[in-house]
Amino acid sequence: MTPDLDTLFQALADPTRRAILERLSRGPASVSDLARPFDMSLPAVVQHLAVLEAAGVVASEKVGRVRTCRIEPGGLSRAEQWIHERRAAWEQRLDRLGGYLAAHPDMPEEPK
Amino acid sequence: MTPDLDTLFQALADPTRRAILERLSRGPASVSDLARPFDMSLPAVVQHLAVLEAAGVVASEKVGRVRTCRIEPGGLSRAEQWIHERRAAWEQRLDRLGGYLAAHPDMPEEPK
DNA sequence: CCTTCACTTAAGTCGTCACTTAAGTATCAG
DNA sequence: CTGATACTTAAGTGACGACTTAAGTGAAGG
Repeated sequence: MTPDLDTLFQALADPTRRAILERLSRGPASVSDLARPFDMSLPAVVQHLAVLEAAGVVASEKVGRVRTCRIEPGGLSRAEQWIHERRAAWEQRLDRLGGYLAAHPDMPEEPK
Repeated sequence: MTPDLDTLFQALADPTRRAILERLSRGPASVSDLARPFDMSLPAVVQHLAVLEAAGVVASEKVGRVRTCRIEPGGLSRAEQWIHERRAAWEQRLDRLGGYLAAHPDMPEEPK
């Protein structure tokens, strides 16, 4: 059940959620620990955590009455990979174009 | 006026917009060219393009009555960089933890 | 037991997002 | 000039997202 890119990018498109990820990348934390820095209610933070879990970037486990959250390693790799592929594709294309223009110095624009 | 990560990730969190980027990574195209493959009205596609422009990942220029859109190189780099930094941070942390556990084989959990 | 603590569930509000249709405004072709 | 083309502007709708408050559940501590 690897989540789709929609869910993944959507999860990253919020500053609170990115801040949570940054906090978690320095080690696991409880829900209240994660909520403390933010100026919002605890349920709100829990909802953000749910989004991050649905996106497959964090995992959590409840022991006693405290839920501990940690990074899900590799959860971001699909996003990273998509971006990398796109960038590779058009950089390669620009390189080809650059070479073409270098070889035919007085062409007006974009070859067919 | 580099756009923030919110805008950038938000722009990527939609399949139509990612499809437009994939199309554009194979070369520039007019608005109608971009709209053709999609089962939605032209104004809708134009709105998606506006989001992509605001996010700094595409640029467009109008000549006569046709607007030609192209990739804005480097527009994705901020997103790519953020993901990369986070991944680096927690992988490094996991490595340290792994080393620690290897050196002290019978520790219960997570060092303080 | 009886609180307190750490969440969890539920419900509701308000704004934003992804569309739509309808009616413009410039080109450009004949 | 006339009409078709290629958008552009405007306005509206329905769903979803980011919160809120209020009330519940279940483990721990005294």
